[in-house]
Amino acid sequence: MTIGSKIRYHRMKKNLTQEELATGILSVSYLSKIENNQTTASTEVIELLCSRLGISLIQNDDETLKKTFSEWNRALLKNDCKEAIRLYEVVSPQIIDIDDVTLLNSYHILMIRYYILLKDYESPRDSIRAIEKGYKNLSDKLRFYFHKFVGNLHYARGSYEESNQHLKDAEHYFVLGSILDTEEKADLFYLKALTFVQLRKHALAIHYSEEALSLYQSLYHNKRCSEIHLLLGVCYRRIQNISEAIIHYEWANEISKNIEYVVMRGKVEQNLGYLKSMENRTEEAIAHYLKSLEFKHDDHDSKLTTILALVKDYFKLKRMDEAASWLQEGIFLSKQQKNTEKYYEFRIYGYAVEKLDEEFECFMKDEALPYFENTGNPHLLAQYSKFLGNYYQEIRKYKYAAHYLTKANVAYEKIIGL
DNA sequence: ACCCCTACCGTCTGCTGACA
DNA sequence: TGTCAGCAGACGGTAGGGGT
Repeated sequence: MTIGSKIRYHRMKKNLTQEELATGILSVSYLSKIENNQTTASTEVIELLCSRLGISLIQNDDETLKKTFSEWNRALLKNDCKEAIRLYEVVSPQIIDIDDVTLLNSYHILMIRYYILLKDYESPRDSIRAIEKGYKNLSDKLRFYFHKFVGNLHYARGSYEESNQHLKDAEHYFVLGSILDTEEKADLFYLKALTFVQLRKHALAIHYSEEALSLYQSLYHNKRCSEIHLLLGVCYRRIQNISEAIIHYEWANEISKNIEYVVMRGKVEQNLGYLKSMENRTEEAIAHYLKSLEFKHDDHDSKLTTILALVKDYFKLKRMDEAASWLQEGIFLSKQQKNTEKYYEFRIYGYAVEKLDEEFECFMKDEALPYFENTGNPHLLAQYSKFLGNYYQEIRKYKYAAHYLTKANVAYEKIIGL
């Protein structure tokens, strides 16, 4: 940005007319010439104008900014929140002085990822709109980053179909943009794997997980390797390949032990518990869940998942005292964390442990199931519609039973994409 | 009416080279 | 070395025109 344009920008920002800015320093006509870059004013005049506008004379160096963007991108790629915030604070004050469209687009694109890191999924809307307007002028490289981050955003919001579409475009522009960075490729494949897991496309999820894993192994990125092993474990478990699932859980466990990745150790134990529970080895499942809790002192949401699993398995074993005790803790914690979904699940098991009666029916019909339906969670809707259907079957109310079992069936069909 | 731009002309200032 | 003319560029003033 030339000094004339900079002066005009700041004058208009301060709502000053040329006359107001010029008075006592120079003539209006001469100011007009300066702003239109038709003349080069003396340093003294420029200093006086800048001082009245309260801005610095220092010109921005686009190359320096480009370098800072690159560092910022790296911090965002590595999920280094502290460094990303520090670099945002370096970059953002300079952004108003940028007139280079590519740099501005880079900034908007990086802002999408920055907001994702801050778990703010609403603010990127404006940046996305701004980029979409000038999409046809974006380079292939910038298109790659745009689609990757928007895919990432949709994933974080739980819109997996949209995420998949953008990640597909990102993969296309990754090739066209000739991007050589291995970590970028690994990150893209990992994101694709995560999305395919959510879409229950397990063959594709396994393919992209393995690609990402081999890239991260070459980068010695152990933390991510353990996360991918866990993901592969989940995929194999879902396609009933239990032995392969266990191999990957063990790898995830081994790596996380070595690098003291406590959160991952909790997740691995949780998944091993789930696996054992599936095989009806309930006692072993409980042992894994209890171990999982040892690693989850601070992660309350994850703790709720484990406590719920414990309640279910104690209930399965008819050990009602233990189930009730964990239930109490689960209800307290879910209320405290304002986790409505888990709260409803605990309430359902509360009735199951105490007594399934008319009050339970009302709670299911009027509160729990409509909530799962409204939040668009087909898994919980299917699971608990079946739960209610089975209950009606037990008490020989077959018409109601048929209604809720059909509801469960519809939800299951939605899950498997029929 | 107000703001801004532009063209044109005049003044001022600093630099350079010629000359006494 | 001092002086002076010539020149370029910075800057000011005015007028006219366009846009809102």
